[in-house]
Amino acid sequence: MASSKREQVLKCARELFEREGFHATGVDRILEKAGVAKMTLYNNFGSKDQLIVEVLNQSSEIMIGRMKEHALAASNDSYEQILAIFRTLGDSYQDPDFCGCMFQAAVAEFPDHDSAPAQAALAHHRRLTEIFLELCTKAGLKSPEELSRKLALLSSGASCVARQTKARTPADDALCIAEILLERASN
Amino acid sequence: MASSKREQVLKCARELFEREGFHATGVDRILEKAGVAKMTLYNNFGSKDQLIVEVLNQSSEIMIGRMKEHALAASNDSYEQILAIFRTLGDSYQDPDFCGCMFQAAVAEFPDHDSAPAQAALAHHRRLTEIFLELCTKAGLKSPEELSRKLALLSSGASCVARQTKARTPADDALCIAEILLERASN
DNA sequence: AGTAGAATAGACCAACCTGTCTATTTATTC
DNA sequence: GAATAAATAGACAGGTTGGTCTATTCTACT
Repeated sequence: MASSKREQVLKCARELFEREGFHATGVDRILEKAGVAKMTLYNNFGSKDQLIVEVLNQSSEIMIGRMKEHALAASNDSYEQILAIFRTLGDSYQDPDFCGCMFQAAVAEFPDHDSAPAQAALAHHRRLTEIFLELCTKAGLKSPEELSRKLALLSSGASCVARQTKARTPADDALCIAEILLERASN
Repeated sequence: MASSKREQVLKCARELFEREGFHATGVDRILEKAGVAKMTLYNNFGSKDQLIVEVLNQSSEIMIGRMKEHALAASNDSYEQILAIFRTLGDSYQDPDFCGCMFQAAVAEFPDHDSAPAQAALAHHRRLTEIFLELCTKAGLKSPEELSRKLALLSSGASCVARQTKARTPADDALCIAEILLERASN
């Protein structure tokens, strides 16, 4: 059960960071929520900053995993899989643990581009773009690099605006634009 | 010269908040940069939180003003004015005082939707959308509400991604998508 | 059953934070 | 030149933060 405490801290930290921000969430609140002693955190993660980085990496893994999962579950066709990803965006915004903009939050709170959290956020965005690139290529769409960049922009933008407006519309709008882009790239 | 000190504090605070974040910027650093006594700040703004709100409102005013200015300078045609706004996005990202995502940063650092900074950010996004709505309507484009929402999503998304990737591409991609959307809405 | 490693509670520290207070100096205005 | 207001420096308070340390208890394994 050595790693169970670790996972517990990671999970609670993620929820708190997401809901209240990184700087605003004190170490003590994480401990309290996780029901764990202070030294458990510091023995496992070394510092709050490293904990933040691990939370970001884990969140990225979870999100990317879910995206792939949903895509595969929706269809065998790459073209349709791309659209499926955008369709699930709106649902995920209403998910209680909606962490869509956690990476935007990270760059906002750690504006130094070379800081570990900013780098983790950048890495996530690269992964996101890569997924789209893979699907675009498989689907035989035109200018897949440019197109995947645009799709990543749409999904990032949608989750940002969603966080601002607390609405579902940005997801629908993004889907609509994605459909147009795909259609144009398909012949 | 009563208000000159005020403006000075406002300007320095804006630069620091933008570069280092809201929570990470202590009041003392603002004072030091502005060359101003502590009481000057507290007499003028009451609290750091209120200062933050004023900075956000001022930033919004500046940005919206610049957008309108650029649009008017570029053309008389509303259709072209919309595109002009997107063309200046890329330039503004390279501006040393690029504060594009300051509102995204605000919602990230003050996640409570009812908090004053989050409300200020929401208000900015509404203003942004409204500008597009006005131009879309004037240009006689189809479904102006939906279209303006999408344009606002594109411009917000672009500045978010730009902050993450430190690249110019998101602006170019956003412009490209905007061109497509406008074309489709114009007949 | 005994030993080693993990986890615990909680005191503790130094640094930093926002915000207050005061006594003094600087400008402005009449 | 006197009076009013604004700005100043700087000490101060009270609270919070991230992080360390210690002495104790729990848990697992052989």
